[in-house]
Amino acid sequence: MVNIPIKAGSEGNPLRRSAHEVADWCRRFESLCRRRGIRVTSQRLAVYETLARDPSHPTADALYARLRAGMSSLSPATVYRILEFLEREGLVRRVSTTAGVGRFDANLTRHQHLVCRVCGSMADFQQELPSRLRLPRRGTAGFLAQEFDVRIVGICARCNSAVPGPKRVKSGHNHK
Amino acid sequence: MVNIPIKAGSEGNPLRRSAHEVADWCRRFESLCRRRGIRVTSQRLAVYETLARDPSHPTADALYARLRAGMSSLSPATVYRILEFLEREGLVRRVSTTAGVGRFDANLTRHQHLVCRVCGSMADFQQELPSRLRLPRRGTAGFLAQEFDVRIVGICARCNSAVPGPKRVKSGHNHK
DNA sequence: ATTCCTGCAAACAGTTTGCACTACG
DNA sequence: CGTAGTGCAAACTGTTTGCAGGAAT
Repeated sequence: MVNIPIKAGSEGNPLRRSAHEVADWCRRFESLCRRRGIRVTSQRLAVYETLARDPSHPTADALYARLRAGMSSLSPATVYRILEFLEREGLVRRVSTTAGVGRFDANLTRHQHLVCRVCGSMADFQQELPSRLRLPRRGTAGFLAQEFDVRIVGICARCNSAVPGPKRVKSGHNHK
Repeated sequence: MVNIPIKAGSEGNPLRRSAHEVADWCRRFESLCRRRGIRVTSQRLAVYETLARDPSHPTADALYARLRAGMSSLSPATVYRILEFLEREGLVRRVSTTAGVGRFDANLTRHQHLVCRVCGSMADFQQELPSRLRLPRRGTAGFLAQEFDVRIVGICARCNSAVPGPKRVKSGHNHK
């Protein structure tokens, strides 16, 4: 069990990003597309906005399902293509998982993830991290470090309180 | 760019785990199976040993390909089933990736990963990490942290030196 | 001898691709 | 109007599952 000092995470409702922040990001997204000469289509705006709104790190499929409600003609291929495009343009991040599904994040600020090993949910949190990284010579010579990706794996509040009996979970489950 | 003090990583050839260590792990694996009343089959031994030998965090498919050379009747389904079983028994770890393929690791000691964003290679390294972790109340209340999973993403020595021109890569590529 | 495990083949999920049509700029 | 982007369907990869035969205890 690990335990390092961590400062308070991002504020507000973890289920929905603030409308103000989302609007901001969308504006930035649109202007960046125009600046780069990239066509601004309704599909791109919709995919980006839906992802920006949702801090749960949804899968492409989940986004597609939500989007389809408003755009019945939307195809899954388009969603995948747009997400790949957004990632290539650096507007969206593909987050790391152990499951075989891609999950996405529109939050580009430096942050880490809290991952529940029971239900698979992921929440953002902010952590004090040293600003520079030195690698050992041995075995890693020449490796150029660019990004620091941290996941804290454990059990979320909901799953922990859902465990039957008086005792709380202390170690791993049989989870998929 | 991040930069924290890191101590020297695991010694020796990063392409092959020491025979002594592998033999040790295999012995431990077999005795643990017997203790738990789990059948020791040639397939299980072979899958475990092949993974233990290989510190490159291979995919199930890569393991299957290697194993098939010696066991022509082996089926991919068996490899997947055995890996799932090994993971459930806590003898193997599924490592986190952003690609949609499962990669495995028989090294259970606390360590982190160096991930090359160009070629996708993963190398182990040892890092000084604080031994305990305190979470912020805000937004993460009730989360029970169990594991600390760190990936350093960047460009490995081989890919960095393969870049044409006098300048070395400083930021992301167009990589798949 | 019994039960667990494996091989085979088929099913499946997530994702990518080719091609004709649409619409942004 | 030209080209980049979309929709559709089919292909594809990685993984899981059902079932009958085989091997470990």
